[in-house]
Amino acid sequence: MPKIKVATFNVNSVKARLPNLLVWLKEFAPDVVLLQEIKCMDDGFPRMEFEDAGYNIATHGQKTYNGVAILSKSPIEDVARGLPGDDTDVQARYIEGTVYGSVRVASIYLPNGNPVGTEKFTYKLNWMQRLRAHIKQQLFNDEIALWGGDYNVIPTDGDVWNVAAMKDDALMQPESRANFRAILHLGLTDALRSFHTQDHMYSFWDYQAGAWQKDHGFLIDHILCSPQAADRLTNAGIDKNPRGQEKASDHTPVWCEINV
DNA sequence: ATGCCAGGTAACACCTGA
Repeated sequence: MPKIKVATFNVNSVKARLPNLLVWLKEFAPDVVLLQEIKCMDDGFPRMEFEDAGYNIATHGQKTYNGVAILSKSPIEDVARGLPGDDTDVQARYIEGTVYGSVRVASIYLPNGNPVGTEKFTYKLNWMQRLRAHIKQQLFNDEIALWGGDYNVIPTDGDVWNVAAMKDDALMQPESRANFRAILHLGLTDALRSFHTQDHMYSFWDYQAGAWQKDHGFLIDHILCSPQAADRLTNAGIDKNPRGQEKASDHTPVWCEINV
C-alpha cells in the first residue's frame, strides 16, 4: 500500500519564505502540504514556482493577514474555502480539499486570541466551536480525513517551555484547551501523539529573545485524524530543520504518514 | 514592566503576531 507524507507548516508569508520552502519541499519531499499565514491574495500566490516543484495548488488568500493553502503532488478536488457557521467572518483561515482521490485534508489557521478578555479571545473561542461543529458533520462521511494546521493552542503544560511565562496567554487558557479537547473528543487522533508521548516537543519558537537557541518553544501545530485516517497512520513527527535556517519562519513543520 | 524579531503596508511609522 503506498504511503503519503502530509505536513502542516505555518510559513509566516509564502513570499518571504519562498526560497526556504522550495529547498524544504525538495529535501523533505512531502506529498501534501497544508500552509498557513500565506499573507497574500490568491492572485499573488507564487503558483508557478510550486508547480515547477511538482505540486498542485489550492489557495484561500487574504491581503496582509492570514491566508491558507494546500499543496499536493496529486490533483486537488472538491475544494471548499472558509469555515462554515458565520457569513460575516471575512478572515481566510480554512480550506479543505480531496487529495489522492479519497483523502480529505483541511488547512487550519485558528485565531490567536490575544489578548485574553478582548473580542479577539471571544472570536477564537467562537471559531473553535464552529470548527468542532463542522468536523462533527464531516465525520458522518466516514472519510480518511486530516485537519492540520496552526491551532494556536498549547494542549498541555508539557507542551510549553515555561508555564509561568505563558500563563496569561490565549494559547494556554483553560477555555482554549477545553475547546481543543472537545474537538479531539469527537473521536479524532492527534497524529504526533500516537507515536510520541514525551513532553517538550515544539513546533514554534519566537523570533525574539533567542527563543530558538534556548529552545524556548511550544507546540501549537497539530494534525488531527479521523478514525479512518488514524487506522492508516504509519508515522509522525516534527521536522525541526527548517526552523534553524536563515530567514526561517517562527514555526516548523509537523508531519505524518498514512497508507492510501 | 517592557521590548526583544519579523512581515506587510504604506510611508519614511504602525499594526499584527504568539
